[in-house]
Amino acid sequence: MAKNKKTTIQDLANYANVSIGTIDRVLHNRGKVSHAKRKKVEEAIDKLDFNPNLLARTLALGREFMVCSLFPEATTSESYWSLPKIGVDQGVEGYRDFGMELNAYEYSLIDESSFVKNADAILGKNPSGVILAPLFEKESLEFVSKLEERNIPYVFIDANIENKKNLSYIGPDLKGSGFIAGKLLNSVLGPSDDILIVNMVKGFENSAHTAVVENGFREYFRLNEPRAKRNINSITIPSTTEIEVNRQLTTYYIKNPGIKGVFVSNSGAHIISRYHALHDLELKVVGFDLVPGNVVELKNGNIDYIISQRPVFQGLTAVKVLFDFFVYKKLPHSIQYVPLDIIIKENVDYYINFQ
Amino acid sequence: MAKNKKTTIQDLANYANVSIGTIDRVLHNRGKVSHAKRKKVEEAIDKLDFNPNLLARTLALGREFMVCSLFPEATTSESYWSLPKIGVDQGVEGYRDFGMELNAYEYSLIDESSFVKNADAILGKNPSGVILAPLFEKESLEFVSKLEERNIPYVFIDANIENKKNLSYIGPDLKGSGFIAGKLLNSVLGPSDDILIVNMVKGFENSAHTAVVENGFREYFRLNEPRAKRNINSITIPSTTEIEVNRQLTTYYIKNPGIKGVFVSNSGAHIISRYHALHDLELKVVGFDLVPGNVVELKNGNIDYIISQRPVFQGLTAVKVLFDFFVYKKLPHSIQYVPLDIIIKENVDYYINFQ
DNA sequence: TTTATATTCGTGTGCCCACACACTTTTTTA
DNA sequence: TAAAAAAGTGTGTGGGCACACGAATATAAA
Repeated sequence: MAKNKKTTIQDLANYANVSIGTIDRVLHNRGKVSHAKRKKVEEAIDKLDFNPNLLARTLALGREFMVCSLFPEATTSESYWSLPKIGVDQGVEGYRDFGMELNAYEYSLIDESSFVKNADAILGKNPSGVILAPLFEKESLEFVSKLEERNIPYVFIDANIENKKNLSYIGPDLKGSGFIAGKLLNSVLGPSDDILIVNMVKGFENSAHTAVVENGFREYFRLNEPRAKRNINSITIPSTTEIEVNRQLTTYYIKNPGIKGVFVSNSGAHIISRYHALHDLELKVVGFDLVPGNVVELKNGNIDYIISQRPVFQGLTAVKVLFDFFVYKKLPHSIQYVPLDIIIKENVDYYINFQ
Repeated sequence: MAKNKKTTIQDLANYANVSIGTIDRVLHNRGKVSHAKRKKVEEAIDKLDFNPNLLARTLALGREFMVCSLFPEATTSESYWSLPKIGVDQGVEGYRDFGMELNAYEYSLIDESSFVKNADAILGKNPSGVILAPLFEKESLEFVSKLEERNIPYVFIDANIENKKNLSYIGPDLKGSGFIAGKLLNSVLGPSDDILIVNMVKGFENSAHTAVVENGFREYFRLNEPRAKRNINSITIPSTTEIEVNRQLTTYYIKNPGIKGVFVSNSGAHIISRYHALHDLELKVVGFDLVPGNVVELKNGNIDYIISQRPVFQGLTAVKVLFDFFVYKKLPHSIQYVPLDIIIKENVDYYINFQ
């Protein structure tokens, strides 16, 4: 199929003995066309395997798609949120000549009002579509209901809110990611080694997410080691600063010397593992995300496994989903779980050098 | 950057007070242009941040890129080689309106002459570019030297031949893949469990490749377990039929009861693991590639780890490399190692459902 | 000065599609 | 049966770029 040099509407017109105007009417259900000619044109479309040239169409229509992104701010290039951004930038760049344009907005994780302010700014821009990381659930719900009112399509990225009319969710299966973390940590521990789950929370983001991850983690052990006598504890540290984290860890480890493995439910594993190295503790560590700090610690051997959720790819995919919707009216799967890559010291370089 | 609605050559012409013809001359170093006007145009290009519209250019040029692929034949949709093909098809489909066309050729792994025949057919087509899986080294060398004579760019996929003038190699780091396999198998074995490396060879393809993989595998143990007292043996089975493989395995296992882990250096791990299940052997298995058979066995728990080398992505990337070279004259990295994904029962579904 | 040769620059057309517009033919209404 | 309305169809232009061509000017040779 599609072997013969692609057919144009002119070819169709010749075949059906009509003008390209009539072809256009049939193709776009515009104006009236006599039954006989319509039949003939449809036959031509079928016989000649016509596929409109997207380039010419784009040029002719001169449409523009403005998409806005709303993500947590990437304080440094080291932080996780710079990665989805890279993906979005790359994606939009690839569709630039197709009329796609990006306006990126950021909100602070320690300030809900910054979310609202930026969401309002986006509404003011009246974009064609929105890519949103809905880490503040309540504010996000308000935002998307306004988007729905205005018929602006939106996709969730990295975090999901269920039962909304988003085009798609592109991101990890949170529960699955915890489950896999459980499997990996278990594989490097003895059967009675105690485990600590560390939930570091930067701001006021929805804590339900970490709870789901933790559930997945615990479920692994429930299903696979039901009679294990180990303890699995968890602490929540409302900070990501090294000083504060270290203080709480010290307190905890002194009281709980049986801990042999740590699962860090966000991208801050390197903070924990640096602490271990500093104090000569031989604990196993599993965490998330290939941020630079984690890469270093993985290579050092202070982190055993990192689970990565293809952040760059998430951004790319979100843009593609919007584009396909704009141009082809294609409805994506409503949930697109990204692969959860298992990264170890030995394969980390392949991941870094690629994207 | 690139914020203001994109500039066109007409904008340049207005700014520089010349006709678009002159703009064209400057842009493409055609014809002569007075020094003053050239300067002015260059200034315009810079000031207005001009980037030619790829769509319009493609339409105007009406160029066509015919690329040919030459891969081992995918006997069934189950076999590994159907995957890179899918990637190539997807990639070409995406560039269809840009004038890209594909002619896919296949050769038999048990018949070098089929390679030569298809290679000749490709040369007869005089393609713009070639994507080649050079599993027959000698024949491939002859083929690419002819391509070089004719100035036809080519990329290697999945397997590499070094020091050739290929645009790029897109595929796994073979040694690294063996190394990682070593790490994974070691992680599920006791320190004195013996290991068997199974090299199944379908036809006459270059056996140097499996040797490199095996080297990587052994190197892991050399570096990380230098004083281990385990045996690491390897056998080569010149067949992939279940009957023959089973026969040789039986012979081997009866004589070597200490074997506790098996590393299969190609995509046939499921054949081995089915044998284990059949005979109630609790051996650990590590293999390559997410072919359907391996997926089933991974989920059954008969295979412990699969290392996947993103075959679909390899195909996609190869097409993209050629396209970027044709259109932007962009030279890719000469070696692009794909990420080596570690697949376990718990994350396999995310990989299958995505591509 | 005339003729030949370079140099410099603009116009027009095509690529493929969408769409506004104008035109012709048929049907309906008075 | 003429006039008005509706139905059916073709033409032309625009969108951004490449390129063939021709026009205009300048310079050199005869």
